[in-house]
Amino acid sequence: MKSSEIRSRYLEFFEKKGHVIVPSSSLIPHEDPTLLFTSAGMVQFKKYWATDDPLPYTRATSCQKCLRAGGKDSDLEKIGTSGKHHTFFEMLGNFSFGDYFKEEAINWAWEFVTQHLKICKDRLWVSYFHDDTETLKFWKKLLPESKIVPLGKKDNFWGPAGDTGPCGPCTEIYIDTGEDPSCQNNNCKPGCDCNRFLEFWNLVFPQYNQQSNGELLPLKRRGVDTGMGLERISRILQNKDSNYETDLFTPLIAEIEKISKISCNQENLRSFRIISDHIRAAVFLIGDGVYPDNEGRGYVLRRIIRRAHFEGIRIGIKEPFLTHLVECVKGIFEGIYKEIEKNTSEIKKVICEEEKKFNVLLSSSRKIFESDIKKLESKKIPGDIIFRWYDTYGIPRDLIFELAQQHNLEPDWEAFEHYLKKQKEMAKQKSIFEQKKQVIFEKPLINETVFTGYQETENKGSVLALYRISEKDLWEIVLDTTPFYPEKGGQIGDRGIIKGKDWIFEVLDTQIDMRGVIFHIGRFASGIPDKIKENEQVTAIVSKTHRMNVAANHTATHLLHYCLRNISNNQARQAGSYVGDDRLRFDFLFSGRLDQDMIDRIEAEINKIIFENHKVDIVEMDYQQAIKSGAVALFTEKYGGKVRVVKTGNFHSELCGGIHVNSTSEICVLKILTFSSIGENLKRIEAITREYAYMWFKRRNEMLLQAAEIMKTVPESLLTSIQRMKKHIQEMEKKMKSILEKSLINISEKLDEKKIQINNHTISIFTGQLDNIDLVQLGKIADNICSGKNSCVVLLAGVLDGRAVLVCKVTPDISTIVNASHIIKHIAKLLDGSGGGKPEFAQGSGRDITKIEQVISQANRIIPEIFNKNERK
RNA sequence: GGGGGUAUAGCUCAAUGGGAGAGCGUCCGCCUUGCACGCGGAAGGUUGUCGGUUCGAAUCCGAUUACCUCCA
Repeated sequence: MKSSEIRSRYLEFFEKKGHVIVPSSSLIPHEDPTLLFTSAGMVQFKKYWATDDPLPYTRATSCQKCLRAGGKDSDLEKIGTSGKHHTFFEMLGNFSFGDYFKEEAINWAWEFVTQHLKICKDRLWVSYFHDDTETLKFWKKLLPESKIVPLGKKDNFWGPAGDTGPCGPCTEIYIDTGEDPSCQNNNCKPGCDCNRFLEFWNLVFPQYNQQSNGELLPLKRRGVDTGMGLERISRILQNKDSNYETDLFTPLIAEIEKISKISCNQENLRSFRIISDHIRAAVFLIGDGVYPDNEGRGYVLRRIIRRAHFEGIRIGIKEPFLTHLVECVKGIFEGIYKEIEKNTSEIKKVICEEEKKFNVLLSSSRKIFESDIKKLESKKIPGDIIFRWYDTYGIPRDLIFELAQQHNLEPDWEAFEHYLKKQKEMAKQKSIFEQKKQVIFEKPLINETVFTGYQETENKGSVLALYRISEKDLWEIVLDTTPFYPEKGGQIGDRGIIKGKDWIFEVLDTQIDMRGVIFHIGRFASGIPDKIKENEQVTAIVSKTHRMNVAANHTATHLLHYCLRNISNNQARQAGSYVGDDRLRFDFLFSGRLDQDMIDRIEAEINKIIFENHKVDIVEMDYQQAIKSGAVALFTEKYGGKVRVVKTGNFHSELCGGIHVNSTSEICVLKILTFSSIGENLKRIEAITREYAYMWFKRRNEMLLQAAEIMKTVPESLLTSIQRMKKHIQEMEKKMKSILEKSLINISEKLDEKKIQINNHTISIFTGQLDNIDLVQLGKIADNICSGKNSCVVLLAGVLDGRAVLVCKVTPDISTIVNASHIIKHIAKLLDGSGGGKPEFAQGSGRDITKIEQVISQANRIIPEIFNKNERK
């Protein structure tokens, strides 16, 4: 049976049992910041078990895109060696929220597997949580007790996801794939470590709500959460030995064989598996709006692409090739996931760029490796060096392994692992230590703060918690309701004040945490923190000017995005943005070149829209409706609830949770300050608006006026004046040069020349005092005196800005005998100062200018003395 | 969020605490029928930003911003 048929049969089966077919949610769990990726089918339904709110349905079924890579449930390392793990996979599931429970779930699962998929009952086994006699009872009606295996908490009890929350027993269905020859266990059954029994369907029964003290209370809406990996069930029905031999992978394997021109065999199996697994993950991640980055989700994507690319190199592919597999992935999922079909060209581009970037890293890695191994004293590469390569430069382990082999060197992996472990521990410890917040008081069970800031900038609320960040001398206040917008979506947090009975708190920043609690960070402007009381009624007032500036920059960011897309023929794509009160920054993907002309056009267009004074309206609607109406969305999906759509005039709308102006004219004016390239195909624009733009123009104008005044002209003719002056300076410099040359002859004539004897060498010594000449010039004069001469020492001193300055030059032929640095050190000491330099050239300075004359006139006596002193040592 | 690293001319990078450089590119000139090459010359720098140590900082220290990378 084809995988696509399994997928649709499953959904149809549960639809007939009264379930609503819910489309897969995005791989990015937008509503759950505790999760890096959607790692199971239940992620989008999680909230339904915990809430009292009415639900849109109580039975659901889905085929969910999942990713397990990075974070706590990462399968990344297992890929390749195991034939049953994947980073990206599809999970078929049926769910009950306070509706049916164990009996129906078990019976339906059995019905589907045995009657619809027609898997022979004799090959099936199940396991259950040993305390869960209820489950045992239902299974006993379906298959002999000898094939129902009790297992412990580790295998058959699920959750909670964190320390608290929904959890419950589960039961799993296995298939007997035939005896594993390596298995030594006479009593082999599910739970055995060997490969005989393959678990393919997990039925979880969330029925408890775990409290922080470990107590299990009954869950409000107990229910059912099942998950069956599409890849595994396909493998079973297609009668294959691994998931990679199913129709979900074979087209990919074939395509890789075509590109690499080698066939997949036992030896290179791992590489083929990694590539075919990772390309699927990469395609779906980018399809859901993730871009390669050096942190978070983007970092996981980067690692996936790079690992796959490296395996490609391993099997002899030299050019970026992953990008050519995108079409193949698209073909496998034809008609099922629209986001890949819609974004195919973008996905190809991103993958190709990342491959190229990685190639650059690989070649620089080779250079670092080559230069570092030159310093090695033995065949063994110490662990700290390997760790530095890996940690600092990002040289992949596999590459180190191969390069070492090529150079017949032996890396000390054991020591390397030690360093890696140390880093992991450090990261963990520090992030726990991070909570340096001191709790002054805190009401138990703080929930999501009510945010009123879309409607008003001032409201009353009560104080729920107070924290102190002693390190920075800052405080944090939590209210039950607040108009302060917390930093998110690139927009910085609001500023303002909170007024209590006897105190005023200045809010410098506003942040939000995973729970949705909003923190007002700042310091007390008046009154002492002791006066603040739990539940005290306060007034929270957002700074209107700050808010206005931020709002202007945020709306301006949307306009910039809109204009960029217009001018680039829809090619530019937002990659990141920062919206502050003083400036805005916009990063976007664009492969062409940015030139001044284009920037001018964008700037002009935005200002035109500002001056035309279009209304900015904010409407709430559901996601599908918003997309249909043509709104720009940066993330592909958000299940349920309403989204906020910001409409500018009748030409642009965009999903956004941020704060905006009421009409474009409130932006006043926008000035683009910089545009630059910050990576391959990644560009950045920085701009300012409102008073900051005004101040900028004002300062520019002042500078222009000042410059004109200095040039004794008016701004209009400044350019010609400068050009004339530049020409004039060039001519002057030429003249200066010839005059300087002549005067140098005069200077050297004015200098004292004396002959001294050191170590049987006759040395000419030139001394002189030249005031008000800086060190650079003194050096040049000394150069000129020495040029063409041998056995020559020049010592120049002078007064500059009330200090004595010294320069000493020694010709190379005698610099081993007479060291300029030593001379300066000695002389500078006499002038109550210090100095030094190289044997041929040194400089210094001193405080005592009265002794300059004496030191200079006696140099012919002092210098041989220094030398003799050194000689005696 | 934490660790390591990097930031110098338009680009790629040098410079034991002591006078800011090379290669490529740009501009001008020469050579050549023309192009590529070649030869000669020139322009181009607040050494990311701010502070500290020092007689003296691109270099050392601290802070900050950006990027690279590893861990979470």
